[in-house]
Amino acid sequence: MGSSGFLNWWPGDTKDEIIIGAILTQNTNWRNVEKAIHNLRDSNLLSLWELSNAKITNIENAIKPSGFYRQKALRLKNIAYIICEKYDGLGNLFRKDTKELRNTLLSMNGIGMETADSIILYAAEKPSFVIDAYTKRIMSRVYGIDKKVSYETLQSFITSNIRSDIVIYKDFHAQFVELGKHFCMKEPSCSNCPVNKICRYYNNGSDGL
DNA sequence: CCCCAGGCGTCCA
DNA sequence: TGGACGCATGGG
Repeated sequence: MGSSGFLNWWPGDTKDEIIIGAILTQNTNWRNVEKAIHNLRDSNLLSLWELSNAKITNIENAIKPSGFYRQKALRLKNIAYIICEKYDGLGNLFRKDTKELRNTLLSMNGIGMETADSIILYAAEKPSFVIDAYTKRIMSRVYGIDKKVSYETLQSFITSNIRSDIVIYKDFHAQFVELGKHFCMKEPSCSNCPVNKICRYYNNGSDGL
């Protein structure tokens, strides 16, 4: 980050690494993902081509710290195999238009809407807005959006109110995540959450959330 | 000991 | 169409 805000905020030196990280971070703290990525690098497995040819047990051992390691190892290898063999690499896959690319990614086992949008936005670098747990939490706790709002509903609600721009999409999502980290999962009555303290201050003692 | 983390697929009503 | 559940390690 630095002076240019959260541009290039997603961690990862290559497109392969961004895709791998997107799978590994599913319901997982990024600290654990970093350990897994470090192990993959040490094992020379930090690329789609290497993953597509690797033994499952080698992938499993490397990504263990990221949790759900059996599922994720299978999914990583399968996704890598499809991209390398069926599409002959990311260049061909990412050449698809955004909608078709999204549908293609969604058809792969282990890639849901958030992971697909993350890959499209940060690896393919096309505008596809990412909704995650932080986005939902902030929109519900601060702006009163229904906590159980569907992915598509919240996504279209946000994108209909901001310009479809790759830089804005990247930065907007990054801002949600970085702010979201200052929320805790406990309900607004939790006194340790700094955002709750601020809300209580403004609401003169009552949560109002 | 507890709860939580940048989800996803499957099953079932 | 949507809720419940399993997946699993590491940090607070």
